[in-house]
Amino acid sequence: MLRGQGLATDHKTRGTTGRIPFAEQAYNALKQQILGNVLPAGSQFLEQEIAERLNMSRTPTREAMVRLANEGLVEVRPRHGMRVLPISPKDMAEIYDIITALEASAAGTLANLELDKQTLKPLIDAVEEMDRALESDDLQAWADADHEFHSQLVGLTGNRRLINLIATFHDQGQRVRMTTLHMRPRPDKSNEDHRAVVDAILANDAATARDIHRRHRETAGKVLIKLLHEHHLTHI
Amino acid sequence: MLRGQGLATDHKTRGTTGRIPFAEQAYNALKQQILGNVLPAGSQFLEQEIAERLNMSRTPTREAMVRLANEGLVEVRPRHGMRVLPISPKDMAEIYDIITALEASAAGTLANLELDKQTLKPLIDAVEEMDRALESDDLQAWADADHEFHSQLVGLTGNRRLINLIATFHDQGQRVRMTTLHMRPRPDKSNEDHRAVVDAILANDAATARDIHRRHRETAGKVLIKLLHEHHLTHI
DNA sequence: CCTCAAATTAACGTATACCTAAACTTATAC
DNA sequence: GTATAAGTTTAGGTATACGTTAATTTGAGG
Repeated sequence: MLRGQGLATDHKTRGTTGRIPFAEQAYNALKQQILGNVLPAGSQFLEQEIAERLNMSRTPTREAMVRLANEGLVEVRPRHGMRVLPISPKDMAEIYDIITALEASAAGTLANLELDKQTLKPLIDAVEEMDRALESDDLQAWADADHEFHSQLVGLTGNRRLINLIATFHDQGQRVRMTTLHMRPRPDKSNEDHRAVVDAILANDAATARDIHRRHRETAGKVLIKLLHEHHLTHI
Repeated sequence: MLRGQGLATDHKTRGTTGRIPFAEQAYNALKQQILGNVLPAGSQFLEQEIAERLNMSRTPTREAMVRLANEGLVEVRPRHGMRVLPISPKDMAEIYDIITALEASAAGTLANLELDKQTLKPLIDAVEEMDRALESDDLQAWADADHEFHSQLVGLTGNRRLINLIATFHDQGQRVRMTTLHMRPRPDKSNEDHRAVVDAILANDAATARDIHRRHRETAGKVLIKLLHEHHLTHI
C-alpha cells in the first residue's frame, strides 16, 4: 500500500516521549537502505538476519517487513525471507501511468482553486531552482528540485491520500531514476513544461494544466523506459 | 497500500497445502466485517478482544491490523486498539478525486489500445446489466453492475498497481455508497455515461474517453457529497 | 464537591519459546 | 551415477511471557 494509505508515509504521531518504537525504526531504516540501494534489488534476507542487523527481535522486524511489502518495495516469501523487489520496464510503465494520472489531475485541481502567485511560490521556486541546477550542470540538484516541484504540486491540493500515493510510487521508482539520471539527455524541456503548468494553473485553465502535465509525464516515462531497454536494464 | 500495493488485494500465493495463515484469516475476516458494517465506523477494539473474537493470539491479529491500517480502513492507536475509521465528506472528496483521476486515465489508456468489441465485452455486458437492473428497480443489482463496470475498466489496462489502488479506494468508500444507495436519484445518467465511455474507447478516442469518464465521476462524487451534507452524514 | 498527586491497572511493544512443515542432506535401491 | 526415500535442519508462524508506560482509580487536601 501501498503504502497503502494512511500512516504509511506519515510519521506516526507519538506521545510526548521521544521514543521511537522499534517497529518504526526498522521500517525507516530498511526503507532508507532500500531506496539508497544499500540493500540492492533482488537481495534477500531472512527475518533473523534483518533482526540481528537492526539489533532487535524478529517481532518488530516482521511488522516493518509487512509494511514494506504493502508498499510494494519488498516481497516476503515464507522460508526465503524478504526480497527487495527489482523494478522492470513494465513496472516502471505501471508506475508512470499512475503518477501521470494523479499529478495531471492535481494540476487541474489547483487550476480550479484560483490560487494566487504567493500560494504557488513553492512551485515557482522549484522551477527556478531547476533552471539554476541545469545551468550549473548539477543533475542531482536538478533531480531534487524536480522532485520538489512534483511534491509541491500534489501537496498544494491538500489531499492527504493523494500525497501519500504519489510518495509511495515515487519511492518505487527511486532506484530506477537514480540509476538513469546521468544517461538522460539534458532535461531542458522538463523545465519548460513545468513553467507552462504553473502558468496554466495561474490562468485557472484546468484543461490545459492537466493536458500539459499529462504529456510532460507521459514523455518523461517513455524516455525513461526507452533508456532502460537501450541499456538492457531489465531489473533494477 | 495500499493494500497499499502488492499483496494487499492479491491472495498471497501459498503452497500446495491449503492452509491459510491466521494472519491472513484475520485480515480477511476483519476486512469483510468492516466493509459489511458489522464493525461499524468509529467502533474500537483492543488487540486482545479481536484476538479472542478470531480465536487466535495477538500476534497474527496485530499483523492484520497493520495491514488494514496501511489500507486506510482502520487506525491503530496505542492503548486504544484498532478503530474503524469513519469517512467524512472531506474523505469522500479525496477518495473520489483519486478514483476519478485513475479511472479517467484508464479509459484513455484503453482507447489507445485499439481494442475490439470482443475484448470490451465485459464492459458492454456490465452496461447492459445496469440497464436491466434499473428497469427492475433493483438498486443493489445496479450498484453491483456499476462496480463491475468500473472494475473491468481498470482491469483491462492490465496495470496491477492501478487495479489494486482502485480496489483500495473502492473499499474505503464502500460503507458510504451502501448507506446512500437508496437516497440517490435514479442513476439513468450514469448508464448513459458508461455507454459513451465504451463508445469512445471503441472509437480509439482517448481524449473523449478520459473527459467523459472524468466528468462522470466528478458529477457522481459531487452528488454523493451533497447528499452527505443534506442528510448530515458527517461520519459514516 | 473539586483538584491534583500517588497508586494501581492493563494494553501494548518487544522478546522469546515452541512447533510445524519446507528445504536440505544423507542413505538406499536400482 | 541417478532417483527416490528417510532423516535432519531451520525458517517462519504463532503463542506466550514480560516490562514499560499511559490511562485510570484512589485518596488527600482544599
